[in-house]
Amino acid sequence: MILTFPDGSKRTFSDGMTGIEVASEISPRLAKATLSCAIDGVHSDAFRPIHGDHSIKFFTFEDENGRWAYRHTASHVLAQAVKRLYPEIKLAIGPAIENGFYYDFDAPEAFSPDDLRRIEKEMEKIQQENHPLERFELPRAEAIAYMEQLGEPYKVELIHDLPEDATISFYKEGDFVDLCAGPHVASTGKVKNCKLMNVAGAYWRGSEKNKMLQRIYGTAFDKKIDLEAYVTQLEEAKKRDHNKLGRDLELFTTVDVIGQGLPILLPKGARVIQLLERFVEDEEQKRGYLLTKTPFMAKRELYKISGHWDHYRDGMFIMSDSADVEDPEAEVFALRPMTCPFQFMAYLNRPRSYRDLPLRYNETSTLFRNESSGEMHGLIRVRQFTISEGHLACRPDQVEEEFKGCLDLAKFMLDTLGFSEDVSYRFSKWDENDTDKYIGDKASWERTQDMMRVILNDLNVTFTEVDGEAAFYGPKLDIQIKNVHGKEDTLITIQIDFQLAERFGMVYTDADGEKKYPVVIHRTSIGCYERTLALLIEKYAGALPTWIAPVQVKVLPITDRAAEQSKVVAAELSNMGVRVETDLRNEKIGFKIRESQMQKVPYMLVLGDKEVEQSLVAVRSRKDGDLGTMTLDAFSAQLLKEIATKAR
RNA sequence: GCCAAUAUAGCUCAGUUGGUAGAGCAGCGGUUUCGUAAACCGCAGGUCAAGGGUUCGAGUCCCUUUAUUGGCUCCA
Repeated sequence: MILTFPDGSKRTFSDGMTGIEVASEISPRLAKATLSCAIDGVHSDAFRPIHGDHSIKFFTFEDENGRWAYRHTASHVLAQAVKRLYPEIKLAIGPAIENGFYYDFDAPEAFSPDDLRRIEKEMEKIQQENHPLERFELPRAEAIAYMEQLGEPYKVELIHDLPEDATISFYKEGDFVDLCAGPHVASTGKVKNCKLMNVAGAYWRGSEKNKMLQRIYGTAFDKKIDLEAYVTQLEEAKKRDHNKLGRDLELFTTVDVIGQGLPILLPKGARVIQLLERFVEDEEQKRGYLLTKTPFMAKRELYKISGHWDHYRDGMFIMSDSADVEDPEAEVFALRPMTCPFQFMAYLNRPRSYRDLPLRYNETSTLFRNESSGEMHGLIRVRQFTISEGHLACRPDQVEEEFKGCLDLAKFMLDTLGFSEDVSYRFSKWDENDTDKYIGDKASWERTQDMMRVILNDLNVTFTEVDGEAAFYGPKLDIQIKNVHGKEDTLITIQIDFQLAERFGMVYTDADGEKKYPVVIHRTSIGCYERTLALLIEKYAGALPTWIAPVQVKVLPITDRAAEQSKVVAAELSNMGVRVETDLRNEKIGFKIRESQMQKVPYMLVLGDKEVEQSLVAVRSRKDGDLGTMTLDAFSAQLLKEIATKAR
C-alpha cells in the first residue's frame, strides 16, 4: 500500500501495517509519541491495520486530536476503574473535553473525595496493567443484546437512538468493554498522569427532565510536569477570581438577608461602574443615540404585548394583589427583565416618518431577572443588574449599516477595556425543533437568520453558529467571554428583531406613503456593568487600569512634618479631577506602601522632609516601583495623559 | 430548580471520641515620627449562618431554612 504524508511525500508499506508500525519505520520516537492518526482526514485509531492507499497524519499529545484520544481513553480507564470497584454502577457517557475528560455514572450515591482517591489508585493500576485497546463492531440487534446482557441500560438507549446505518463499535480493554466511536490510544499503559478533579451532578442527555447522574471530571497529560503546571495554573486562576478579589478590594459584598444574586456595590465598586456608565453614555451620545429613562416596572398587559408574559414569565419578578397572577380583575405588575417594550413606547410617542429613521435609543437600564437559585455567581450572574441597553428602529435598507455601527461600538468598548483578544463571536439561532419557545413563523426566522449571516460575513466576523441560543423574538450575535474558571458568558449582544415592531404597532410612513414596520436592533455596547466589572477584576487581577481605578493616587507622608504638604498635593490633584486619597496615619512608610500596593492603587506619592523642602513628590508606581522624584506638575501631566488615553 | 461541598471574630484559620470558644492579621487605646511591601505594648471583639430536634450536656450528632462554592439545566 502507498501512504501519502502531510508533506506530500509517498512511501510504500506492506498492506495491513498499523499506523504505529508505519510511524516506527519513520522514527521510533514518532511511534512512541503517536496517540492516534488521521486516515484520509478521518481521525482514527493508530493501532488498527491499514489497507490500501491513503493519506496519513500522526497525532501526538501536541495535537488537539492526539490529546482528545489520550483523554478519551483516560475516561474509559476511569469507567473501568469505577466498574471494578462498584460493579452495580451503570455507565452513561464519557467524552474528552477541553482540558480533560469526564464520565457520567448512574450511582446510588454521590462519589466522595475518598472514593475519587480510590478510583484514581485503581486507574493507576489499570495503566500499569497495560491492556491493549481492541475495537470491534456488532450489528444493531447484537449490540443491543450485548449491552442488555452487560446490564447497561443507558448504552442500550444510546444504541436505539443511533441512525439505522450507523456503525456500532465497541472498545475493549482487559475485562472492560464500552460502546464507543473512538478513536483511542493503543493501550491503557499509554494513559499516564491522570487526575480526578471533582464530582458534579449532570442530567442524563442534558435534560432536566431526566435522571441526574454523577459526573466525575478528570484531566490527563502525557508529561507529569504538564499536569502539575496545569494544577498550578488552576490555583493561580483562583487568585484572580473576582468573587474573592472583588470582596477583598471592597468593591462589593453580599448579605444573607438581602438575598441571592443581589450584591451590594461598595463605594469603590460603585465608582468603577459609574465611570464605565459615563464613558458608555458619552460614547453613545457621540454616535447619535438618544437617552431615555423608563420605569423599572409595568403592568402585566405590557408584557402580554411583548410576549414576555408567555415566553419569559419564569424569568420575571411578578407583584400582584391577588394570589392568581392570571386573575383578570387583579392588578399585576412585573419588574422589567428587558428594556425593549419601554423604549418602544418612546418610539410610539408620535407618528414616525422614514426620515426619522434610524432612531437610536439608549438607556443605562436596571433589569430584574428571577434566575434559578443555583445560577447565581458573584457579579457575573445576578438577579438585578444594570446594562447599556439600546434599541434601534431602522428601515430594512439601513439594517446592515446600523448593525455595523453596533458592532463597531462593541469592538470599540472591547478594545478600550482590553477584552478584544479574550472574546469569541457566537451567532445564536433558534431551535427549529422547539418552536414553542419563540414567536414568529419559520419563514421569518429563516429570513432573518439568513440576513444576519450575510451581514456577519460582509463584516468579516469570525463566528460559530449555535442553535437554540436565540432570544424568543430573534437571532443574536453574542460576544462571549470566559471567566477565570473557564466558564463562558455573554458580554455583549446584538440582535435583529422582525417581530416586536408589529406586535407593538410601531410603524413609520415611508416615502411612498405606506405604513411600514421598522426592523428593530436590540443591542448592548458593553454587557451588564456588574458582569463587566467582574471580568475586569479577573483580567487585571484587581489592578484596574488607571482611568477606572477607584483610587488613582495615594499620598503617603513619611512623618507628620509632611502632612500639610501632602494635603496640598492631594487637593491639587483632586482639583484636576484625579481620585486621590491621603494616608495621614501614624505608620511607617513601608506599611503604608504595602497597604496601597495590596489595594492596587496605581500611583503612590511619598512625601518626606526632602520632598517638602524641594517641593517635589517621590512617585511610586504599583507596577514599576520607585520612579524617583519629580515636580507635581510633571507627575500630574503624565498621569492625566494616561487617564485621557485610557492606557491599560 | 437539580446533584454535591461548605458556613466558628471584619479577614485567614484552630477547636481531640459531644463536657458551654482560641490564634494571627484588621479595629480601638497608648508608645514610636520612622525613606519604598508588615514597629512595639495593651484593650476590645463571637446567640459558633438562622430555626428546630437528640442528649444530663451540642460549635461538634440529626432535620429544616438561608447564604456561599463547584457542576448540570437555564441565561446578559
